[in-house]
Amino acid sequence: MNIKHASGVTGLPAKTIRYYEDIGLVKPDRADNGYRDFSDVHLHKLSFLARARDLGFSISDCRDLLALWEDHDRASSDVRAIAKQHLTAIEAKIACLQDMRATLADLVQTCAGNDRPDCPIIDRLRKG
Amino acid sequence: MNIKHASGVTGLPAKTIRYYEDIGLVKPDRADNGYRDFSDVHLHKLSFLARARDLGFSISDCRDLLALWEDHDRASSDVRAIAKQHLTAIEAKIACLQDMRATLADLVQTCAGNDRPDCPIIDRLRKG
DNA sequence: CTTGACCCTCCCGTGACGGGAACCTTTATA
DNA sequence: TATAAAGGTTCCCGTCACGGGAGGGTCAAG
Repeated sequence: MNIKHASGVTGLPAKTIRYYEDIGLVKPDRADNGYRDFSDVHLHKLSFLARARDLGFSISDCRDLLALWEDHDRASSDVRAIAKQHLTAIEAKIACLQDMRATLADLVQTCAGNDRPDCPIIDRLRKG
Repeated sequence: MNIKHASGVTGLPAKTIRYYEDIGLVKPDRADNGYRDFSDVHLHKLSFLARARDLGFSISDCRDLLALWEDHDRASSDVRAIAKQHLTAIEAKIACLQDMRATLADLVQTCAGNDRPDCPIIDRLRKG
């Protein structure tokens, strides 16, 4: 199965699939003409990666998760540790963004948004 | 005032200040020895940038906000438009992260996290 | 036989800096 | 006064996860 087909099945752009090969996440076979040839196992891996990336796992996380996926004897606690760490990071990001949102929403609401030059948003950025 | 001092006053790393000069956000004077020389106006600009970046505005946004800051006749609606757009983007990010958090939290809670190999997290990534 | 749709590799660009090399200037100390 | 430390400078590479495009080979259809 060539890369276009693999792209269609997994939803990943061909560029991304090549990149994943570059960094060693998947190792498709090669046909005589040099074209990549993806087996079902490769497609499963790529789909796995697509879903993990969609959940915001970093490439580094994905590499670890893939290894755990392939190790049928690993403890579920190993997987859970990665997920939990990622969850914590996400929650920190959310908290940070919510802070920014609160401040910005306040500024946007306070600003008249008219033709006059006086603007609380600029004032805030000027004076801290 | 040299770059170290400017860094101390604004809280920005020296590297960042040099970068801001590179991309044309600030244009400090130069002393005879080639050292950058920051005036009070430069420091105000840098502090302005630090606060805007802290609120998550992109460099491109910052460039626009700086221009509006320097234009005392601009309408407050111009500033408000940028802030509102940024606010919308932040809210979209928060929504996306909250989705991820919900899914991950569910998976983490479902996973026993023990020595056994069965793991709902991996299952979910495997099967979508 | 040509056309168009694939495929390949390789290199540059993104955003917003950080690290470090190689080198110069100022300041503090022995 | 010699020297060492601490500052400054430019320049280049690395980050993260790819995307865009050049330049060129391959394959299936009309």
